[in-house]
Amino acid sequence: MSKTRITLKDVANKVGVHSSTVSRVLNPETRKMVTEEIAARILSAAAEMGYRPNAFAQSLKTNRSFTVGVMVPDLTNPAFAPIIKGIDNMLEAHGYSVIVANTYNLPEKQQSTAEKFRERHVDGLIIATAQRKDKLIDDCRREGTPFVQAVRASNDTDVSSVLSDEHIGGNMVISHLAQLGHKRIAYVAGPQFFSTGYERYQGFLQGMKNAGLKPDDDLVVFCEEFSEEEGRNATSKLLAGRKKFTAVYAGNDIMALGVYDELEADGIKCGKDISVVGFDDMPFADKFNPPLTTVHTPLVNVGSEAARILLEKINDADIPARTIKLKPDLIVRESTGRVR
Amino acid sequence: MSKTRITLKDVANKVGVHSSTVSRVLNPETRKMVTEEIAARILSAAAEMGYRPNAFAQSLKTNRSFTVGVMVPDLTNPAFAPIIKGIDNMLEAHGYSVIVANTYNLPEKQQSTAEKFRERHVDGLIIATAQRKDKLIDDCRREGTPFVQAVRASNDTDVSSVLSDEHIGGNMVISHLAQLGHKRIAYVAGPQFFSTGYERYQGFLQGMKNAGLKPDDDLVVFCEEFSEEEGRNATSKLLAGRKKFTAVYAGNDIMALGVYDELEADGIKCGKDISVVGFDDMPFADKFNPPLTTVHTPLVNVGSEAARILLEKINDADIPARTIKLKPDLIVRESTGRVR
DNA sequence: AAAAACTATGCAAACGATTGCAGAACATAT
DNA sequence: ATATGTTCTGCAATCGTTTGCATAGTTTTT
Repeated sequence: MSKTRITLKDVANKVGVHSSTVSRVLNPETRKMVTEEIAARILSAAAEMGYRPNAFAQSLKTNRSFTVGVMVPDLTNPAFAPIIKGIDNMLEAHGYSVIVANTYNLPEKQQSTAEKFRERHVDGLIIATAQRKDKLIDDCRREGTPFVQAVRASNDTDVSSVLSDEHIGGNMVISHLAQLGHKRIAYVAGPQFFSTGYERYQGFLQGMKNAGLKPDDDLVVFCEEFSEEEGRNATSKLLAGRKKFTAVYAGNDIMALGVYDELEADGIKCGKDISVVGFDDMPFADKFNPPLTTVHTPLVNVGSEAARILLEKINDADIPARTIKLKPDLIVRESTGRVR
Repeated sequence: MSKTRITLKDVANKVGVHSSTVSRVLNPETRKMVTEEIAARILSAAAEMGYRPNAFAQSLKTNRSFTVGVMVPDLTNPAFAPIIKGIDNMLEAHGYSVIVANTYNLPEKQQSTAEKFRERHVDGLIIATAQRKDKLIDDCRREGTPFVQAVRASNDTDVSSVLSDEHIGGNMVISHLAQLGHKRIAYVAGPQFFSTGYERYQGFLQGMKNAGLKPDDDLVVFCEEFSEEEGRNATSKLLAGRKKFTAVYAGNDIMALGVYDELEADGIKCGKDISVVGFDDMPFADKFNPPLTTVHTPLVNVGSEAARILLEKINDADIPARTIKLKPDLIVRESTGRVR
């Protein structure tokens, strides 16, 4: 059925002009080069015949694919879906398609998908998987590939990224807890090789300072990954220690869920006996038991801003790197309460 | 820095052969055509120079893009992330890239992304947005585009799809509820223009029959979309009616969440006073308050099976359509209990 | 009215691969 | 030794665009 696709030449023949003329008409940039009347005839013929440009031929010639690659650790992690949505919305509006790949936090997977993206000649990359020191970032810089980091950033200075302001977040959390009378606040830290893990921890430290509280090293435990399980382990360590605490602040919502579990298993009521706060405000955080007090990161905006910056970079390679920190909000729900 | 890309000709020159020879060596299918020794030299030269095929040139010539388009209603809906993950894993292993697009359940958006996919010459489509009567499906069939439907299916018979067996699911739910002594079971139905909405409703009806119960039309309310809000509205209608019920079965987990809200707002304890069950077992359904009894659909498998079938179809256009129904499981949690 | 300056269109060469065909080189059969 | 058959490799066309250049046609200038 779907006979051969219509090409430039086909519509050229029909109208009785050369294919290059058709090409010029169809490209807004060069439309004005050709007579109004011919242009009109070409346009209507193209529409009538249902002409669709062949993206390969175009890309081959122009060396632009109007495609960007997005790397996330795991599509299934609810925090990343909104980011991709933001990216997709923005890019789509500009005629780009996005190719998503999961790296599962595996460096070799990251490497191989970078390779795949290169083969497909993506015009740029959005990277949500960067570690604080990351080979991929080095490579991209060396090769001059346009890219921007989202949510997580490497330590490099002159690269673009859009992040949540983790320090502000930390401050808000601690001041909220302090206001409720909490002094002995435990911190369940995410992996320190991710900027999110590191910066949030720094934010916690600074928040404590600002609140006039002294962080207690015995009440800080570092996790190897942002997972429920690590959240549980950390909590059981905390519980096993002899230091008392009235609140625990987790590196992200998923870990907070692990905290819930372990506390619950110990017969401790979250939000009553011990306050718990997370970070991210992932979808459905308001449905947990109890609804989780957390720092809302505007994830969709992180995605769309990252996309916007990438577009700028793609269209003008000389544009200077830029890093945007989006203001987070504290969302108070029932997992935090006055200290008893 | 990233000087000009290495082409076939470059490595041909280096080795002192013609580019076509290099092409043959690099393609496993034609490798045997050329002398071992030359092949070896070409291979090592290619590796050394870091040759990467230009996907556009390849696609232009072969008319295969090794790309597939995936349509979902909303990436942000937690039920779809696992599906995409399954698709991606399977396809990636076969050298394909996936382009994802959200249609937000808007027919015109669906249409335009189909257009976009056509332009990009995707080799096939996975459609998770189909309505029971769907123009897109008609179009694809007419054009002979390889595609498979995932989760939702149109009414058409000879098209491939991979679904959850909604009837079995319904049976399990009702028999579980019946066993707990529930007789007056309300049903909050999803949109009937989606197969999921329709089939699940049929499954409910059949489940009731099998359990020897009589469904009460006054206890069935149809929703316009699978949303929390619709779940709330439906519940308030149910509550307003004079018919009593001891359990409510919702068309999916998200709607069940709406049921929770409204019941709660009425001072009714879910799982105690009234049992509620959902469908899908979306991520974190076990974290809700109370943890939700629901039908677990193997979403990742839905994705990977859909991808597998699509690959078959792409590689052999004559392969007959196939529809797979995956067995769901009932996951009993705390939102259901013995009738009081 | 001829020269100069534009305009609008066509021509043809790319882009980087794949692939049918042809011919060279060599092996085998007669 | 000739005819025949096999391998192997190169040639060149092709996929569908884009785009610099040439040219025919038109307008402006003098």
